[in-house]
Amino acid sequence: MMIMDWGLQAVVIGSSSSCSANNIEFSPKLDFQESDHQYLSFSHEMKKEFFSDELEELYKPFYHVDGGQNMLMGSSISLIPKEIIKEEKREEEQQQVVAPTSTYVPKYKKRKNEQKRVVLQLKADDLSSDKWAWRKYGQKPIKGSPYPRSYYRCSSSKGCLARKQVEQSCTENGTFIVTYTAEHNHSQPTRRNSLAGTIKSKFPNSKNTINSHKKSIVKDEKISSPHGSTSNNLGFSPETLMIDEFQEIEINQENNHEEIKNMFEGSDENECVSIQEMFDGDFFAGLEDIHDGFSSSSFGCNNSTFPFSF
DNA sequence: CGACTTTGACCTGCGC
DNA sequence: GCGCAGGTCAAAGTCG
Repeated sequence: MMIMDWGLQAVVIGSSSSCSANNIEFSPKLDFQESDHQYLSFSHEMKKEFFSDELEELYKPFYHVDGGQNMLMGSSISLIPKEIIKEEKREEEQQQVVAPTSTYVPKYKKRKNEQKRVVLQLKADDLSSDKWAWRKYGQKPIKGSPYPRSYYRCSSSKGCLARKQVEQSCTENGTFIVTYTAEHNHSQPTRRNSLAGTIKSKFPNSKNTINSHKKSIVKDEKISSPHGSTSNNLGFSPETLMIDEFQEIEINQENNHEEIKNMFEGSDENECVSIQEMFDGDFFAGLEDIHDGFSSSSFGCNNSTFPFSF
């Protein structure tokens, strides 16, 4: 069994750009849909302790009483800033509005914070590419963050709407926040991105460090691994996790099932975070080689070399 | 030559 | 209505 060693998760729907500044962390499923059979739910105890009623209301649409089939999917847990809560509530309200019958298609789509997205926080050592082919299409400095945010779109299929944003966490050195938006409308590519365009002579002073860095990363991206299992190979047993809005709990992969269970003792089986199926998608298919890919890469991530490509 | 990154300009949503 | 900030476009340049 492969053991993943990356940080935490949280499904974020309609998160704002302030995510990084507020330590929001991740949630690893691209194809999370309301039609999924298992949803988020929260225990009474944890609700009392960590969650406001407001948040509970917000997540109700995603709750599902499933008899206690729960899954812990990470090595640390995320938080949900209050701004996000507001955004989600707004989205919920908007979703209740009847869609216009007009056929007008705006050039720019709905603002991203109104879309479902998956936020993933990875340590530098854990950061690696997935198997999807991403093409960078923009980079913007983000207010409140010393690090820019890079924008990637799926380059495997022309019509694919999948997007990915990468930025370095300003609160935790060596931690990167990856946000996935929309879903892939195709199967995983068998080939990775090419190396073309990864090196530019525009930065004479940093060329060697940055570009060699990029090269090594992209090179590692090309390391292929078989399309393996797509779910739950993270080394954790099913579990229920709750977290304070502003509290982060680090759970190392060394934590065994019992330890984790003890942390959240008292949870109602019928109201647990049930995310096992949430992570059953293709998203994780590309993560199996994180360790292999990084153990062999020269990914000495630091602030001076960010942004980077992968 | 195709695929990619970079980067300034542009568009849109949102708060005041 | 205005200005800010985030997200996207597209031209230019790079690389295999």
